[in-house]
Amino acid sequence: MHLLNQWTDRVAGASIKSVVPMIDYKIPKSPEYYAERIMFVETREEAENMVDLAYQRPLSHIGFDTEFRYDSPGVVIDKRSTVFDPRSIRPLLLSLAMTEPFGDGGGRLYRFVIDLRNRELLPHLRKIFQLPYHFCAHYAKVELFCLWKLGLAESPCIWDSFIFEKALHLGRYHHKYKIQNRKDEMQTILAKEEVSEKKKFSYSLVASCQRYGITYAMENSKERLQKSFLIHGGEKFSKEQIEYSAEDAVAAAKIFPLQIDKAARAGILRHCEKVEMDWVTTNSRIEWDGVRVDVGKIESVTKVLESCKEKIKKQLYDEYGICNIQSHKQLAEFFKSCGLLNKFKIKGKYSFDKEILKKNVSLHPSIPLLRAARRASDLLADKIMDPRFIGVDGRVHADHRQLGTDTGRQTSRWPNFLGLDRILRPLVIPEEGYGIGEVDWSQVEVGIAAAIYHDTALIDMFNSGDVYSAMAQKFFKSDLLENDLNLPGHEFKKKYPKFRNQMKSCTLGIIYGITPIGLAETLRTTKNKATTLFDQFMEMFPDLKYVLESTAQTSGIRGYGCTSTGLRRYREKLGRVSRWERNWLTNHPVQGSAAVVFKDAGNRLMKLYKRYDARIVIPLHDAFIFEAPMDCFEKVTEITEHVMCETLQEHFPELHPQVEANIFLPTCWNKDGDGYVLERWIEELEVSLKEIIK
DNA sequence: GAAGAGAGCGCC
DNA sequence: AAAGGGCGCTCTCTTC
Repeated sequence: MHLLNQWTDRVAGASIKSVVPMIDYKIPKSPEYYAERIMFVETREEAENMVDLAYQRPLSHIGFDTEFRYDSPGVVIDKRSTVFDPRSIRPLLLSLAMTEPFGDGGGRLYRFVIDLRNRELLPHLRKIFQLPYHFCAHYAKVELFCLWKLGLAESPCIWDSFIFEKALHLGRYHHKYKIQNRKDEMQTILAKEEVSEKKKFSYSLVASCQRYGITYAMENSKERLQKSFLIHGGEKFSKEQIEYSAEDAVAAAKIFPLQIDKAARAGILRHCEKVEMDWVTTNSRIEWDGVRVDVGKIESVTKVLESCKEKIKKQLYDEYGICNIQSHKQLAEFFKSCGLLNKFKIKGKYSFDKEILKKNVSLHPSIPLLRAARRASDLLADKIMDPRFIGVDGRVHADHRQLGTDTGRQTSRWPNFLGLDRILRPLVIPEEGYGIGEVDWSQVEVGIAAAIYHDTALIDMFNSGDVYSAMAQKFFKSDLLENDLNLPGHEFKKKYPKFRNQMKSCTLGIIYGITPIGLAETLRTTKNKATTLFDQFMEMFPDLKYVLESTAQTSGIRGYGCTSTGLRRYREKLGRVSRWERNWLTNHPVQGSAAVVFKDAGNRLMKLYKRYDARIVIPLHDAFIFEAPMDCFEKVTEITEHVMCETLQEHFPELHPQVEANIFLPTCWNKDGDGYVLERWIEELEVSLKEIIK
């Protein structure tokens, strides 16, 4: 019936229009004419001409940039940063630099600046972004926001010169290099100079252009002009504003071929093309979609936590004279006056951290209060509790930073969803009619370490299911009952958690480069026992120890560690490899490759999710938290599981990956279907406070 | 007064 | 001599 209606509509529509559209024979556009000037596009006719030229000329790529303002005032983080709600973006101008290369190496640029306030031009822009060329921008995220705000689809082929510069310089200027001990004053001075040199290193468009020898004409007026758009009213754009807008697109267009060359030379071209540049869109989309938070719960929780915190602080002050629990100095003075200070001594320093407070909890009645107050203020200080971060669409749009780490992982901030306290996770909720689910890879870094370092024993154990159980079954053979030697992983995990945990610590120890002393600390055992355990453990993986050592050495000589796709993390300089460098030279290939496969999977999911109106909410290093309509929730879960497994297998065919889905409670983000951790924690706190405080 | 270091919490 | 990789964020305290 529905179909029939559509059909009759169409027939009716057709009869109104003229029978056959006239073919409009195009007159070739003069390339010289367009190459000479910046075309400011305000009318449909001008936009049509632009599209015609783009169709007629043999282009290679298109640089683009947008100018915009925000309609919401933004949240001031500190003196240097203010964060704006991406959904309140108001696109003003789009600039394009279409590049036509010549055979001899030169080329011609056609520059257009389009007034985005005229919505009649959008159908023409849609055609532009369907052109099969690379679209190059510097920090494409905001450009994508502008397109999405206008309801335009992005090009499937984005090149982000900012992200490329980040990828190219991973590991350079790492902060740990500047705190190395300098032997004399001269070295200290030199070090300081070095650091201030590095401060100047920037990924900005101007700085990047300089590195490639591209002249950027409007360097000195850039800041002023950028600002002029942020406070733009409705007035006509000035000639200078239009020129500036075009200049950024031109710079992006010019830097692209030079970056491609550089990428090839640095061995990361394929990595960039296959994974990193697609992730620009995926990552921006995650930020654009944002997450919904439970405002009511946040309000009530804040109230309760604040009142608890106040009560504790009052008690600590009234009874013990401690006025600031955050002050290391004051705590040291206080415990000194009680004669307990020596109980807090560790490695020659005094510490009042969580662990040592826990150890000393029974020594003094103030200690449980300190612990509770700390946790309460930490929870209260999380930016997820701040309603100012909620955008005009009612959702929170954190800053998801691509290549935020030197291994290639993501970071997030304002709020930091990737580091969100477990008990605060249920504050993340779905829209009406939607559900939240999570799928994570099981022990993915272990599998990747096994594959990268070609240790067949470790690969086999990974493939057997629960890798740590498999290890424990071999390692503790003589301590186990005959029947339990072949127990399935998940059953073994329940029956022998202690054995399994020891194996887990050892395994992560390999990946992170632990020492026997470190292992002894985590397992709370003696150095000798830890050493024996670790040595015997390594005997299970005869190839691994050697490969790790030789990897550290060769990478040290070469100057960088490398993921499976060739993405490099550089040392500051050649020479003796420090312990820390050795650790990350062997860890980066594992962590970095995991990040690569994760992005690859995310890129695929993003495309597949579209037809289900689903979205990735949080990319959590080895897990995707997604939001999907309830009527296709299972289907989306299935797709997520499938894609994650397949992608990992494509990168590492020798692995048989497993994923775990948490879809037990789709009404909020949670762990193991437990949505009330926060409430329970608060309840327990209140009960214990009643006992302590009169 | 701003900026950075350090301690300490949280996450994978 | 230190002693596990990668982070964000808040608070205190010191330094320039």
